[in-house]
Amino acid sequence: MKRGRPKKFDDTEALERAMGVFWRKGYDATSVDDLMEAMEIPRQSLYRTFTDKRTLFLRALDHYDEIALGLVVATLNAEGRAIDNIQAAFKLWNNAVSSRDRAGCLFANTYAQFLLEDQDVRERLMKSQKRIGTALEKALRLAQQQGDVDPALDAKAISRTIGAAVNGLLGLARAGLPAAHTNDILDTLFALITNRASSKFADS
Amino acid sequence: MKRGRPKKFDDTEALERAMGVFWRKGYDATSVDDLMEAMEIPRQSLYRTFTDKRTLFLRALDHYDEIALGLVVATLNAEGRAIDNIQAAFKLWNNAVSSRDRAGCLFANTYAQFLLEDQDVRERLMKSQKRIGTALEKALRLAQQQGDVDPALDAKAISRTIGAAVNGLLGLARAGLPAAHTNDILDTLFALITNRASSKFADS
DNA sequence: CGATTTATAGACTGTTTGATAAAATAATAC
DNA sequence: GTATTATTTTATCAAACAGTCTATAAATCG
Repeated sequence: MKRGRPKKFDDTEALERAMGVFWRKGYDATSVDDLMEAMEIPRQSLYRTFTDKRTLFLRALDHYDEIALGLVVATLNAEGRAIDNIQAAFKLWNNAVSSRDRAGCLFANTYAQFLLEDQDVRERLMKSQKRIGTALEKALRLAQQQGDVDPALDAKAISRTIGAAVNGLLGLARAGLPAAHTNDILDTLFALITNRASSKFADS
Repeated sequence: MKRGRPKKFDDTEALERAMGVFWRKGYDATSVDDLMEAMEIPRQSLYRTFTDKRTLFLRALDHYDEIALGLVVATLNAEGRAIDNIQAAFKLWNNAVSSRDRAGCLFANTYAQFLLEDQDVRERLMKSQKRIGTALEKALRLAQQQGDVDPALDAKAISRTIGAAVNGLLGLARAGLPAAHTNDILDTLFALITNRASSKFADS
């Protein structure tokens, strides 16, 4: 028994579009007008549904964590040999840095903004970084047990290093680092943990 | 035979202060009022001397390249064993990520901003990244000749990877990554090229 | 139908923004 | 001292900003 005039937009769809704008432009450079245009909803609907710009941004971060990071984590936790899953995750990263729009990663982009003084934002960034790091470390340990990775390697340190490197890579790609460089970097990182032939991450 | 009233501030000093504000807050979040206050010069003097906010930012980038990156490059090119110079550069990076204010790196911070659409900004970012990468690669090759680094390593790929990782590390540190993590990462990166004992980058 | 509830549309508010103009001030040259 | 030149000070501008208010439209319920 619903009442009143039904809204003619989908909340999730609108949130996803808002996320895209923040992703491409960053928080400060995104105006509420930009958001309205991209979300294709009127001003009042935006404020009624998402409270204000900052809250909408926080929800965009959460959604990104769910979708984008969720995909990486799921890939790392997939069935099968752990080393294959890790390689699949590298492939995801390669897609992210070589995609046409080069938007990088919403989280990586947010690290450099003044918004960082915002505790709620900060927490989300650290949480997601930890989430990736933990998943990678777990896969790495499994790969060691499965005999695909040298058990002498420090899984925690290596996963942290890869996390940082991918983070930096996303920023550099955004600024226009050539594909040859990004490939070099991903290959080198992957070689850090295994000796499989390189150039495994070229676009499929 | 100078004429007219002399200005009572030093251009370089003022530029350095402006650089500091951009560094900490980012371009968008920095207002002209912020700049005036930090530079301790009146509005008109700012516009007369530095044209406008964007031009001032470009000059700040150039100055940062000269000072901060110049120090890293000079460290890498110093006399003595190349491996020691590389280690010294790592120490510089460790200082950058563990300093109290955690401002990171002006360039690294700029990668994520919308300002990136600005071709002049983009060029400077790429130029400086290349500058560091080239210096590191050169030092690495020298260290190989001097027998301190495995000659089988791909100097170019490794230096690119370290460049990306340091870039990401600077962003993460800015968001509050604990010192234990940053140390882990720098140690792992350094171990990538040598087997010297780790924990070489703790604050002195 | 009429009352009620919710959504939309657009005008509007009070700040803050980057930037400019004009007046006032201070220092040198002659 | 006066003219000249440059700097500071103060006032001001139009545009953009996030966010609010009011009126209207569309749906459900009794």
